Amino acid sequence: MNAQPDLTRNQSLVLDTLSHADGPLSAYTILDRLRDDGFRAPLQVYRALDKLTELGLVHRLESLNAFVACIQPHSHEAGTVVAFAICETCGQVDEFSDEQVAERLSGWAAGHGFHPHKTTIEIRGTCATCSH
Amino acid sequence: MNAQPDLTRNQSLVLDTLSHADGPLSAYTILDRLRDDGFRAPLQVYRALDKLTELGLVHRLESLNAFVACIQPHSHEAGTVVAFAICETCGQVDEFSDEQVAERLSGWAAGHGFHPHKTTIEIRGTCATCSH
DNA sequence: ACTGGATATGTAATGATATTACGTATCGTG
DNA sequence: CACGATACGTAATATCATTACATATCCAGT
Repeated sequence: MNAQPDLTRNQSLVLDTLSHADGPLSAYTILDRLRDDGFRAPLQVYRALDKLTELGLVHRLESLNAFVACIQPHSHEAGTVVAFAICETCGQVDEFSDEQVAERLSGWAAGHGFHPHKTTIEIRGTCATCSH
Repeated sequence: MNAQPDLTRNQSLVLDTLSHADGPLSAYTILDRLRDDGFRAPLQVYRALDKLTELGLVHRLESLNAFVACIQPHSHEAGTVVAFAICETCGQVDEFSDEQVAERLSGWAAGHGFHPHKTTIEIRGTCATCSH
């Protein structure tokens, strides 16, 4: 289902775990879920996550110290800014991107001689469902 | 200099430490700098930071697990969105806010029934000085 | 095929960040 | 001055991430 031709076994296992989860997972949670597949140490998870992040298949949520599978592998073109709405009640995460936000931020950067490498946008709050 | 009338001793010490630092500090770095003032445990720092953050005097940088003094105590009105440009070379942090970015994000939220609680925007990159 | 470099892996130990639990002190207000 | 709210002190523990070192695998160039 999530078979990515050029991923290693470890990377595939981690990506599958994230893809089948219904919310963000911490590295150690991923580790626990992969014990039966031979995972024994955090580094195995972190290394896979590093690669998957680099490939744009996984995002790290900085405010949660957790990881999610990218909804759609829109390769991490420089300048692509993704935002996340994180529900603090149910843990659901909604990924979206907004062209105008990206432009305003890169406009600020250009105006200040700042060269962006990676941009994080995370909105913590309560989702529609949890607000009933 | 940073005398805030209604702050406790611990809170003042932590705020002063952050104000006089030339970049973000981790909680444990703050702890080390306050050993001589009687600080002995992380919790003393974290409690002060919690309060200062609540008062809008300090910001937490999620992508760094570190804290900075707010450039200008613009009390944390709901809806106030602050962004940070973080230089990965020298560690300098630039705080700014952009009305249009705030509007676009709250527009997305409104359109999805999402109720924002706190918004994080952090741009990691290289500052003008470090790009020489 | 053989070699050498780049990449991926296995494992243990350690470092860095943050919270829980529990008890005490201080402050303001009725 | 009794009470609740808030702040503080300390220890233990939980959670997240990296360093160090040894081994294995893949693949291009000869």
